[in-house]
Formats: sequence, structure tokens, C-alpha cells
Amino acid sequence: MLARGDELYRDLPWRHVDDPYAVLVSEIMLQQTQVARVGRFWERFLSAFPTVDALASAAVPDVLELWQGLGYNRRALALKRTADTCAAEGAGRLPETYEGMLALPGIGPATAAGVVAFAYQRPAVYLETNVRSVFLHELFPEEEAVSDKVLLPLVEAAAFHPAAAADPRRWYYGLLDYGAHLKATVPNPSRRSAGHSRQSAFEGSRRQKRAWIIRRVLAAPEGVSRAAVLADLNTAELAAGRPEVEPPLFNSIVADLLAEGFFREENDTLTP
DNA sequence: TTCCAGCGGC
DNA sequence: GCCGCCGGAA
Repeated sequence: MLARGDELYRDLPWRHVDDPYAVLVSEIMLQQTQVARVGRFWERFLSAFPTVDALASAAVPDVLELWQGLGYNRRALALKRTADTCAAEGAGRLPETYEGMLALPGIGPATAAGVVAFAYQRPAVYLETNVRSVFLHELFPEEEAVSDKVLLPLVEAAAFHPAAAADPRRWYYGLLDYGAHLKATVPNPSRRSAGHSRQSAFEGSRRQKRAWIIRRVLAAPEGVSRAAVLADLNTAELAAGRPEVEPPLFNSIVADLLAEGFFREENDTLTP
């Protein structure tokens, strides 16, 4: 496996750093986002916000602005909140343990394990789509609907085996690169994961409107009225050949965005 | 069309 | 457990 990993090695920019913050930013950006898209976003983001303290000191709209085009805007808010917490309570340093990382917003089991393995160079159970593909392909070539409950102990046993634990970074680089290679050569093994499900269409979806509204408000630093946002949204919807958005749906989306902290409202004006 | 170094809320 | 979340490359 290690030899196969070396053979398929991908020289990605975040593989040249061991700063936990820089690694965390890469892990967050790579959540459900393909490697090819992340590269330039990662470099731009770290240039603008090179440290936890820099990100904590930044304004939310500036962070969201740099995130546009990457997708899943929630991740940017969660990352910002994680930086705020670590700046205030951790002297600008991320937690050093898996459990500590897991307690922070936007950081789940995979991301916490990724930071532990790639930044701290300690063994961790890092089960994400490429690792899942490798285990399904190698150990369950015929089975359908294999659950992570079955895979987790296997990944754990492998990761904590001395051969892997001696160099967790190299071990997981190999798994990731082999998994990525598999997807280019055989039908996606992860389709045989029990949790695998197809995503709903983006075109015309609620989340497409969400993203549009976020961009519209970000473009109005001085604020913009709800009515103006709705009118502009409907102009865009009609231009795209879609029906107008009814006010209840629009208000529901705006309520979500306000609650999640994407922008604020002052007497009917939405302000980033 | 399919998928992507997942997470959080329910 | 199930669903919503973003956007574009292939």
C-alpha cells in the first residue's frame, strides 16, 4: 500500500505544510469539494488570513467574499467561528487532540482525524470517500450497502498498525491517492457504501437561491431592502427561465440565512 | 448526469 | 438515519 501510494503520489500544495491551521483550512475546503477546485482557494485564503488570529480579526463579509465559488458557504462561517474560539480561548492555537478538534464548529470525525494525521503526524481514524473506496474495493469487492460501522474498525486497525502509525501522513496520502486512482479506473466503489445517496438537483433548488441571496447581500455593503433582493432574485429567475419565487419561500430562506449568521437585518434592510 | 479529503440539525 | 447545503469539472 505504501509503495502504491508513493507511485500514485499527488503533489498538492497543502501537503507541504504542517501548520495545523493551514491543514484545517484545506480539510474544511475539501469537504465534499474536489481537489482540483480547492487549490487556488486555499492559497488565496491563507494569503488573506494566514493565521487563526488573522481570521478571528477578519470581518465575516470578507471571509464569505473569498469563499464565493467554492461552495457550501456554511463552512466559511463555521471556520470563522472556530478561529474566533481558538483566538479567544486557545491563544490562537488549535486544539492538539482529536476530541478537542471535534468540539469545534464545522469539524466532524473526518476533519478532526485529518488534522491529527496530517498536521500532528499522529494516527487517527480518517474515513472519508477515498479511504472508503479503497477499503470497499480491497475488502468488500462483491458486497453492496456496506456500512461505515463495519469499515471503521478496519480503518482503525490499519491506521494504528505500526507500519502505518510510524508515518500517518504518508499512510493516508497513499490511501487517498489510491482511492482517487480507483475512481478513475473502476466504477466508484463508494457507491457500494450504505450511506451513499445521490444529491438532489442544484438547478432551481432552494440552495441555489440561498447562494444567490448571499451574493446579492454581500454586494451591498451599505445594506439592501428585502423587497429589492426579492425583485432582483426574480429578475434572475425569469432570465434563467424559471418561475418567480413566492414571498413565503423567499422569507423562509432569508430567515434561515439570518439565523445562521450570514448577514443581519435592521428595520427591513439586510446588511452583510 | 455524477461526484466531490462531510457536517449539522432534526 | 435522513436531508439540506454549493458549484463546476468531466
